[in-house]
Amino acid sequence: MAYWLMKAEPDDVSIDDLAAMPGQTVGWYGVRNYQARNFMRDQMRQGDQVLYYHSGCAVPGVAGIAEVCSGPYPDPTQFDPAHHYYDPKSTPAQPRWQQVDVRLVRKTRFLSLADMRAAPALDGMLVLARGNRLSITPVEPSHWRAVMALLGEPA
DNA sequence: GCCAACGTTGGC
DNA sequence: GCCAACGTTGGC
Repeated sequence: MAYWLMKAEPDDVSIDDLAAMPGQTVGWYGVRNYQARNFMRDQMRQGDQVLYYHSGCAVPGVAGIAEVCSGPYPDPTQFDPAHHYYDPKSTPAQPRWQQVDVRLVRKTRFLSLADMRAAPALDGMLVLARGNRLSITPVEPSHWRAVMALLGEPA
């Protein structure tokens, strides 16, 4: 069982939006970066634990805990010409972009990016690295435990 | 809205 | 295969 951090824009799917969805589950559509896609396609397993991170907003940070609840399958938005995430180079026969389903485990207290940067236990965490733009990053078990401690969640 | 950082594209 | 130009991300 592995740990991940996944960035969502709260204007799109916030932690509260996720909580309101059927089954509290969302398909992780819209990834258009090969490295992030490869994590979902090749490395994620059902049951992997996820830090649900709000980005592209006034106060970015971890908003909850989720888990991977499907294997990889084609992102449907890549085939829809009307969709923002349409990719004309992708076909249903040879889909380029994959997604997994992610289910809410629980909403937590909010741990801001600033608080994460201020926590020595999180030194070296990939999401904090300079210039990091990856929307999905693996999380070291020690960093996961440190985040749980900062959130006041049982490890 | 700005801009640093990074990924992708495409000419050569 | 190099690398300049361009587009995107994402914090501030």
